[in-house]
Amino acid sequence: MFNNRVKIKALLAGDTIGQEVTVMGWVRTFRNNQFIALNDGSTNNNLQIVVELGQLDDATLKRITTGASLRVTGEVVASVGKGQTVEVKAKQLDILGDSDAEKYPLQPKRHSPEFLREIAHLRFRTNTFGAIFRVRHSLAFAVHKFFNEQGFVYLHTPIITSSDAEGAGEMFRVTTLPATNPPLNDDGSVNFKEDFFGKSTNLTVSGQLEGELGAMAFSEIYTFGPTFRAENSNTTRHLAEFWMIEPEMAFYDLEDNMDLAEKFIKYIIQYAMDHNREDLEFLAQRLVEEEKQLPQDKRSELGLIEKLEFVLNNGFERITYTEAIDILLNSPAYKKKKFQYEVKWGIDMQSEHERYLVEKHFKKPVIVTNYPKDIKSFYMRQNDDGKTVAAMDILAPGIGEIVGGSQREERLELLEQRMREMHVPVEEMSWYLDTRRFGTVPHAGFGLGFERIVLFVTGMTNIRDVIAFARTPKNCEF
RNA sequence: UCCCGAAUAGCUCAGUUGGUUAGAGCAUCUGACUGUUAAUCAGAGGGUCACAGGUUCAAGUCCUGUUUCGGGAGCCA
Repeated sequence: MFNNRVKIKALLAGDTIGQEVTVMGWVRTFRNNQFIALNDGSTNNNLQIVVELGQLDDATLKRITTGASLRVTGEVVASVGKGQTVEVKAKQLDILGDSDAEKYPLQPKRHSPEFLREIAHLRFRTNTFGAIFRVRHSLAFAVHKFFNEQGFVYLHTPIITSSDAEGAGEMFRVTTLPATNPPLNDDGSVNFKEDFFGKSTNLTVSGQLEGELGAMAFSEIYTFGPTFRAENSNTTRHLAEFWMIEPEMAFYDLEDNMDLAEKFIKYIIQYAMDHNREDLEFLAQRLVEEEKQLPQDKRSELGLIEKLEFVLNNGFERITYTEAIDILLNSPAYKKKKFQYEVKWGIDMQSEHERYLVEKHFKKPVIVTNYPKDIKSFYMRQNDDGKTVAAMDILAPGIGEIVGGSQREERLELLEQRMREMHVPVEEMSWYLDTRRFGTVPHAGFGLGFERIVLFVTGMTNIRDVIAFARTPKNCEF
């Protein structure tokens, strides 16, 4: 019988003095052969277990090591020492699992994120990662809560797909054909007719196209699932496997799309602020400590909590691509030739340009709209100017692009024409085009990289630290 | 994939112009102490200096290649 235990978070939050409780968790430190800091993952706050001198034999005391798991029953009492208000006087203490102190890699001290990445299977047991993953959970939960409250249908779009029409990046092939000597066609190419699905298949790079099909029936849907990109990206903000949220809404134009995205982002941040205050404060403190090593001008201007409050209390800046280029062209940075890449209408803005807009010029999230059609995907709605499409990107300080979306091209002829221009196979996409053939409507949607919003909310700087087990080029441990 | 940097004890790091037996703090182990807060005090153990070549009387240190990691860029969410 284990579920009669009380979670440490609940114990510390409630008025439990005088009660006899059973707690279970893992030892963080054992001081003085008397004081156990016990953590069960419900909160970063450890529960102090007090063992009377002489209460346990030496052999048992030696087994209470960092990382060992315990079941403790005892009375909750007001703490005599400073540093905690209550503690549990152990009456019965069982070691559920030993932890060899010579081999257990976590010590009661600060570890580098690089080292912890190598032991990702144990890093949940640290304060930093405990906080990160509780915040991540809350954000994920808030995603569903938000869309549910808005009347959206959660649509599970397929993980395995056969279309690579979106062109969102390199794909991982899915196959059951043998790696050596696969069946070949006469011309020497692989014969995918022999493959499991009878055709070449891949892991999804986006659920958008299928999402649009759902929106054409339910009005508003969203997807929230794993997404795969086989790009050889080695950065702090890319993963080969990441989680993406993709709402798709019928009867929405670009303006409605932006309003929803902004409202959505604020909602999930607010949810984390309301439900993970302690964890966010811990992460804020962690950020301050980390930035102490940086020169003054490289440090964040706002603390983590202040940054999140600022985002909640201020509207995102909304500018067109054309205005963005003008701002860049008139910027001191441009005049002093600080930009490495050329700035002119028609360019795909580089990181340095986006960072300037977001971090130097506006100092807040910025939504850039109406990009040149030549740098955007075929499905984006063409504007009347003949040059731009109804796209929107939301750029966040420190992260860059956090949302990419658009109003979709609902006019069949214009869509087909654009597909031909961009060499998207019209025939294969017939199922997609049916939405435009049968009751087409203005609609819009966006994709939000979940790990990127987790980065933003936790103040972490490497995306590998906000997903449990990161998949990146040359790395698929655990 | 490109540019820059790094790799020395379990962790974080020092190691001088190439020169005896490669050091420190923390962790671990042993002992002491016992209301501690990353407990403290004393002692001990712990190293293929990433890997493979090369230069040299002599390489942790210099050179070449490889691998991995970190930061930046590209691709993007």
